[in-house]
Amino acid sequence: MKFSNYFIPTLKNNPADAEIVSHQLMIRAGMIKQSSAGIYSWLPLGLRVLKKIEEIVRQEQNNSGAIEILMPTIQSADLWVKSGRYEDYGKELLRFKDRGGREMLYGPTNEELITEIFQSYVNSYKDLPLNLYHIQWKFRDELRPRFGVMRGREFLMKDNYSFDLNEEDAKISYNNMFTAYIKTFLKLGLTPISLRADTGPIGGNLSHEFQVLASTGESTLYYDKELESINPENIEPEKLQSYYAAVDDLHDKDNCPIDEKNLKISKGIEVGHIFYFGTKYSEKLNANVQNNNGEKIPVHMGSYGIGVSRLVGAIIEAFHDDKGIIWPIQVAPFKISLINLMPDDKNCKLECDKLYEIFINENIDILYDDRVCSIGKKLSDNDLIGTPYHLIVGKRDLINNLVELKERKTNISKKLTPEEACNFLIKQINSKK
RNA sequence: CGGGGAGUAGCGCAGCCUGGUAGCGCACCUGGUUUGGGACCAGGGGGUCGAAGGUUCGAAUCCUUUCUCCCCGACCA
Repeated sequence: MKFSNYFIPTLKNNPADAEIVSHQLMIRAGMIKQSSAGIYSWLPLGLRVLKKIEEIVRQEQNNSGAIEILMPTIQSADLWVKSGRYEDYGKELLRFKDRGGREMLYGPTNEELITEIFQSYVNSYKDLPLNLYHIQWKFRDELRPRFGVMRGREFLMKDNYSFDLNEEDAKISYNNMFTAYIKTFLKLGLTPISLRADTGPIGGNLSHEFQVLASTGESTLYYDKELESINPENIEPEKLQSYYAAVDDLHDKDNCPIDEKNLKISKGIEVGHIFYFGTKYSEKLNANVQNNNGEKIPVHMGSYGIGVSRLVGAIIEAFHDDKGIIWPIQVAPFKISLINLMPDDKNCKLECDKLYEIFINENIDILYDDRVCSIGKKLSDNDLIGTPYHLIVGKRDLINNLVELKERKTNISKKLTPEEACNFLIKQINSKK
């Protein structure tokens, strides 16, 4: 993509409305624009990142055996009356009427809808287990939205729902999803810490929340330092769940079960939550299946959420410096910024055009900064945007057939020939695909 | 919802106390000079001062009402 043909409205000043660093950077990098409190438009750069995160979440869901569907944002109140949550959910639930006077709502979650879908089609234990997910916008009319997309009223969430014949099977589904969550967050470049959690208004009796480490995180975590280096491929979920981890108000330092030397304290951001809640909804909404004795029994359900739009903010909270965002390569909107310091110079332009073609042919996302503007603005804009690699082409070095390759994360740059730089980048980037 | 703060040009702000018809920096447009870290010079465009009502000869400024946004707290992906 050529910068001059694209739309990345960067800002020099911090907007007065934004308090936390991810919110400030998202606005300054031209990723989002606030529409009203807790509601945002996603501009091209933000949308690219959102889609990348969504895709990683989707892949891991698919790998886990979950099946994608898409349910509507607008729901009829009827089902919520049946489940009892039309009363219970309170003012967070955005309610309105359609032209026929029917009570409608903007879904904050989808247990009722999915249960209805399930009961419409599934009648036999032979069709279990079943695990359906969707990635859809939700709305919760928060008392106080804040922190940009980290705590929006409208937000993109991946939620899925597992259906099993009994509690034992449901726990297998639960643990399967537990592992999928750890894998997902690791794949996003984050460090997940899982904590046993309260079940909250969704209800149920087994629940974990997933926090990712970020120095600017909202909650303080106390946990076994082993959790920072786990590999979900070779560890059982039960074993992983047995490691100590607690948020500050639940941590009792006198009765902590692990040694102080193994205890780590860090800040975290909650990005996922999973629940097993048994037959709470299936009973109320008649989601029954017949077992092998022909008896009708309510299915055991679990629900699992990942805040996809929140993750955009969480990743920035985890990876930034005073110059801007530092994207993990997996979610970077572009892998490379190709920066032409002097677009009016014939040789610079020729070299950049050539390099651009090479990366386009390699199918590598590249942002070609061909704008005619000052050098400082280009370099600082690209730092702000946070592409992992900056390939800087200027008149001075080009005389010696050299370009500068800078790694955003370390700020280390080297002078290489264009060929060397290309080879290095293609190798690096393809190895992380 | 309780407590605090803010709405003046695209962004960041000053002006308000003490009323006299709006200004600064950045951004933007034109021309020129520059060119390895947010350039320089000259010229230029852009605001019914959140909205409504009131006081006054006169309101960004004083009074009333209202809307919006932000921060702290209680709650959440």
